[in-house]
Amino acid sequence: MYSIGEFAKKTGLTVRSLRFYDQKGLLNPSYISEAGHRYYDDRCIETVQKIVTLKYLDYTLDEIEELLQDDSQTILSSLMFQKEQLEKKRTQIDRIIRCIDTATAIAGQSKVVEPTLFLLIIHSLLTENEQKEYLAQFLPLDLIEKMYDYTGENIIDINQQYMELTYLIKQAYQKPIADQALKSLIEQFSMIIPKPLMLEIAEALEGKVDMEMAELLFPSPFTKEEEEWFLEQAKRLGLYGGLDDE
Amino acid sequence: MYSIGEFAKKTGLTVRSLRFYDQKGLLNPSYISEAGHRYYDDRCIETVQKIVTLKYLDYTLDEIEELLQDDSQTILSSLMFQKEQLEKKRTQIDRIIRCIDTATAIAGQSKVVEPTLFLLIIHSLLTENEQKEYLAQFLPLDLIEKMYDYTGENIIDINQQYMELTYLIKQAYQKPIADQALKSLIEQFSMIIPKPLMLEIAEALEGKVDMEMAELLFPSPFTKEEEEWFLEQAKRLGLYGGLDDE
DNA sequence: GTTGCATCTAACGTTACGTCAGCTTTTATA
DNA sequence: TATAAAAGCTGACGTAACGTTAGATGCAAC
Repeated sequence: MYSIGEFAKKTGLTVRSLRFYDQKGLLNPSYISEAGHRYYDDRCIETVQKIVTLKYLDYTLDEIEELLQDDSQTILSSLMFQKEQLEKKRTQIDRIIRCIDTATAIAGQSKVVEPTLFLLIIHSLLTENEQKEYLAQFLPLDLIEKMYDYTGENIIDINQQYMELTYLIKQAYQKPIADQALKSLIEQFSMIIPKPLMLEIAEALEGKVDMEMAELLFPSPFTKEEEEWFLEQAKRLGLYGGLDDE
Repeated sequence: MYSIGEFAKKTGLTVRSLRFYDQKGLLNPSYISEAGHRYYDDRCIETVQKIVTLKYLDYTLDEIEELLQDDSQTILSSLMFQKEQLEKKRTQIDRIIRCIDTATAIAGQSKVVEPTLFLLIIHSLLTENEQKEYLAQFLPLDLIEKMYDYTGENIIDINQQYMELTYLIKQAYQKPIADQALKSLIEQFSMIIPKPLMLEIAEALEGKVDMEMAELLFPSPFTKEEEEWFLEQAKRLGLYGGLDDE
């Protein structure tokens, strides 16, 4: 018979955990003294080992409680399910890591890294799937593939240019610059995505889009005022570039 | 200006979350009416996007709160750190998944799958690293490698035999069987790890080991009584097999 | 007998909200 | 314009698995 402290040492659990498991009915001590002290024997160790193992496999205590009573068949099928859950988690983590890699690559190539802009880019990297799904309502699938193949291959360059030009244009909004320089910026901005591809997209998009959703999935780096100003300047300088999406 | 409900729809967050962020000081509405109603404007959307993005990258709200005020340099280095954390998580998940695969392979080959035994095996699969570290205190490294190379290559067979024999021996403890059969079981049990390797280990282990720790890392599938009985029977039948570890 | 350590229960804190309950304000309709 | 419905508000509890006090008691040693 071990007191709770001894048993904790023996099993590697904390006293608090043991009390918690007792309260939950997951592992009851084999004897409780009149004063309410808990005493455990060797048979409890087996249960502890099961609990620890299942915890390691990422089961919750509730799930463990059920599994402790079940037969091997249940455990086996439960393991398969658990594996699926873990694989989903891993896939998710992989996506985030890849995104971080791309983002740091973009940042590494850029002269200016403005946090807000940078996060916006990360956001668009992360929501690629949702973007595609949304666009699938309006655009033919092969065009979507074409778009994302292009942006995917040139993702670092595109985003580096996008970040830098956006930054400079925002600066120009604050402190006006020479027309010639502004014109160049706007031209470069509208050329990030090559014209032919851009035209094809614009043509396909002639129907209406759900602006609510679009604003969520493709947030603009500009404020309303900046955007208005931008269009105005583009018109004034004899330019017109589509700039609503991507 | 949007009411909290409108803003929630626009951003995809819940009303509750917005109130929570307000309370936390993460995102305050741009205007609060006398009645206490919250109103948001377009500039808030930018902050929401940052929050959502960082949440997606697995930051806590506290961390996000700090990052919202920091510059790009902080965000970049924080991203590297975040990546490391995620990689650790992924490594952990990978280990568990591999373990589940091995475990199901073992179970698939076995006639009997007793849950307790099965979990014990999973436990030993999961704690391989700790086991090695512990053994390194007593055994030369090359011997440890030799051991785990052997058990690693034959892991499915070994564990399947281990599980089956342990099960049968436990049965024999409950309902005595013929001496001949028992002798065979014990012999097979002691031969799961080949004799020469076993002898080498036993020789190297002649010094003392920390039993407390050993019991935690290499829990026996047998109760004390069963173990005593087992040794007794082995002696009686003219056998002696080391069986303390693995 | 008392000191000191172990143990007990009860309770709050943690994360990021979901979900009431009960009340007030705003909005839409008759 | 009166009223009802919808939306908003605060405050509180619940979640998972304990960590961490606080204050009271038990037990063993000197």
